[in-house]
Amino acid sequence: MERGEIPVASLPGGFDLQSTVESGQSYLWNREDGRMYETDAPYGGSAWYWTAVRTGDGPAVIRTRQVEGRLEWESNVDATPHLRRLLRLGDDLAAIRAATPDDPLLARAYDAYEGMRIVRDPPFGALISFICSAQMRVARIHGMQRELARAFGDPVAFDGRTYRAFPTPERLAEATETQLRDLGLGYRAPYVRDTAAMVAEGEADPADARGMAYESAREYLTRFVGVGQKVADCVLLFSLGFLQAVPLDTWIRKTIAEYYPDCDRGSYAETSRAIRDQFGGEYAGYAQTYVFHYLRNGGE
DNA sequence: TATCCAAGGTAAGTT
DNA sequence: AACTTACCTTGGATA
Repeated sequence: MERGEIPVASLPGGFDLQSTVESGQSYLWNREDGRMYETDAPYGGSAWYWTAVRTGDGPAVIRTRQVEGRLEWESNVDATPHLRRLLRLGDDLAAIRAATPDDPLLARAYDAYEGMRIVRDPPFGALISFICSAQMRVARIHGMQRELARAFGDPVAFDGRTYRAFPTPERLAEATETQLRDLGLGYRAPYVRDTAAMVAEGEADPADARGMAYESAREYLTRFVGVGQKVADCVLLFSLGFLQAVPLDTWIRKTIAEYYPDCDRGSYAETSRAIRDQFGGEYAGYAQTYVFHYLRNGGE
């Protein structure tokens, strides 16, 4: 086993592991104590989390926890570059906040979760996660991804235990609708299966959206079954690095109605542009994510 | 204990 | 293009 640590206290804007991986951005991280997304779970501030990454030599497990200003990790590979990528440790959070409009709601949200960063999930896992997110609670979305990994994920031996990586498109494409429904996916089962088949057969790849202009990229992703504009925005923001994307979910729609009624332009595309401008454009997705997490946890 | 309801929406069918 | 409606499942709220 390899071990190491990354100093994070000195990163501009700081870092907070728990709010980063338990704020509804990623469903591909797990708490070792099994209490991911349980609102009554003890905070502690230093819970161990793990995820699996794909490397040239097959899947590897990365386990990490934050102890004060350090991110400690254990893995079967050198986890440092993976953690920097997955948790966007290179983002200048201070500059991002400085570039966001002076707005009382945004200020309260940023203050409440200082150090929260946008994640950079692997594209396929992000795509499937957010297909599953339709009409679903955060804790259950996470539970579904855990079930998918348990049923169809490749085993990864690490530290005397067997972990399961998130399934490959090929393995998931082999699943039957019934099998997926038995995992509790409901009507999302055929969406997941058909999208996995599209990726497995090379018909399309979510990663291909990376080089496109933002709105073209969003349009491209809607070709996957079960992906509309909202899910596409989530994949763009939480996986493909489009920090200007503002997914219009129920929470942000409520926020628009209450705080920014002028931004409601009827259609998704127009309302999206309006709230993106309201949130400062380039890093509007950061603002959205802070507001989402803040309001969902009872802030107002 | 039984019933109702909403949860980070999308696809398919109408106007 | 904009507007309806159906869709699985389940934990939590309400009666």
